[in-house]
Amino acid sequence: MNNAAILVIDDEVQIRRLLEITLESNQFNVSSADCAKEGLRIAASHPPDLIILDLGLPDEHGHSVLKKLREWYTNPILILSAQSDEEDIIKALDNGANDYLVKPFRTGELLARIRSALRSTLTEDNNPVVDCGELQIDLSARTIKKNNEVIKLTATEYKLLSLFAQQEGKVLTHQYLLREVWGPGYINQSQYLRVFVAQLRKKIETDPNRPAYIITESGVGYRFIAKE
Amino acid sequence: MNNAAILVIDDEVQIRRLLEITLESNQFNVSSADCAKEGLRIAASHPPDLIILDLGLPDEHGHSVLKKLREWYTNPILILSAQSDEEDIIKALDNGANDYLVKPFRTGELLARIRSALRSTLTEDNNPVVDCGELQIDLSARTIKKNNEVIKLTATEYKLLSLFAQQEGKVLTHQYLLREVWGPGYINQSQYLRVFVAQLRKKIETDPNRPAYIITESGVGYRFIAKE
DNA sequence: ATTTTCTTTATAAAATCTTTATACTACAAG
DNA sequence: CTTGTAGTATAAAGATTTTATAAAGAAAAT
Repeated sequence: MNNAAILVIDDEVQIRRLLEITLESNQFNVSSADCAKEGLRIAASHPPDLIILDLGLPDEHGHSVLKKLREWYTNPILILSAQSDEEDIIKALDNGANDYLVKPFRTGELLARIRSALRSTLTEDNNPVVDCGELQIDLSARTIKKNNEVIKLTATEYKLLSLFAQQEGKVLTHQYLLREVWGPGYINQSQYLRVFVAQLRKKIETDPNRPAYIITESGVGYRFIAKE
Repeated sequence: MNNAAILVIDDEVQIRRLLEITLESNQFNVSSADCAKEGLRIAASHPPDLIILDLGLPDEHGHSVLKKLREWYTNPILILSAQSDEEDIIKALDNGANDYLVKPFRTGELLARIRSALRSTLTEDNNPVVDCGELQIDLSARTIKKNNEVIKLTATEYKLLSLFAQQEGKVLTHQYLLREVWGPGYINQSQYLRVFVAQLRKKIETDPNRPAYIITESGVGYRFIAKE
């Protein structure tokens, strides 16, 4: 969820420092600018997930910077300002700011407001997918696809295959596989393994007679190979 | 952009009056509630575009109301509170509030913050509708349609289906579903799940004997598939 | 008071796992 | 070259577990 990129545009070096330290210690990726020109440049070249903008910049008025940003920038913009006039606040919010904090601000509240603003944009969908060419194993969705078609596996078959996939290339011994899938009391039931490996091959191999994914290591175990 | 529906949940009659007058004179469509129970009821029966929630309600704590709302309500929630403690503010924002204003507030600022909050939802047509061909699940309106006909679901059936729809494609385990729908004390009552899945299938599947939406993953759970 | 919804029970059906039987492969010894 | 042996592959029958569904009783809502 984190590691979001935040751009701080503020001319006061103390505030920049404070924000850099606070944000970085909260796993944000911080860049900063001390004037409007530099801020707009950085925003354009590396669009951040959120911008913290001070209204009192030396080279250009904050409201103007905000308008320029909003011509193309759609992620949240949080205003930080010494001004607490209602007029300023209304103007900033109506110009496209998502939030407005008056200096001096409380860092805890700032962080919470940042999280709140980021929540809407950062929809987390990072699936740990093991990709072996035509075979795709999505561990979070618990699904196997071959050539984009979902293959139905039983609970045991899935356990076995996900073990193989997570240790691609390694030889996994009979003992190890039996212990992991069936439990410590089953390490002598090699026949289980043979039955289930055969079933898996029937489902995932293109030619089950000449297995390409699950390779037999006679006398030792099996090895899973991810083709490219 | 306007005529947006706003629900005010506040026990102080003066504040409610003030808000009603202010908001209505700004072309908002206002409804109001003086306690948590009433507020939750109105929100569920006529989901507004934005909710203004007072944290200091007589019958239930505001943080709890906020959490309950966020279980299904996705539009902006703006907190109004006499509390200005940083702790309260952080808690509310992290529980899903979009903004937090301390009483007494300035009406101009409030209106600007409302406009800002509504901007994101109203512009990008943010109706969270899960569309699966003939089946349409509108999470904000809490309605299910099949071939444009509304299907009546009980509260439990709806909870279950919305969980499925929100995580389309993923295998959801028995444990997870039981915990989310019935609560942590029910994770062994797999039979509940079977009964309700059968009921859901009877209502949404074209051929309940050959389910196309809710797929059984024997020994693990169920999976919802959105056909196109 | 009546209807709706939820919980519980019972039983049939389906899916999965375990076991058995038999055939296959590779390799070494006679 | 044949034969034996250890390890492996696979199909299929039987046992077990899991699931589907109806329906009755309890609880809640209207």
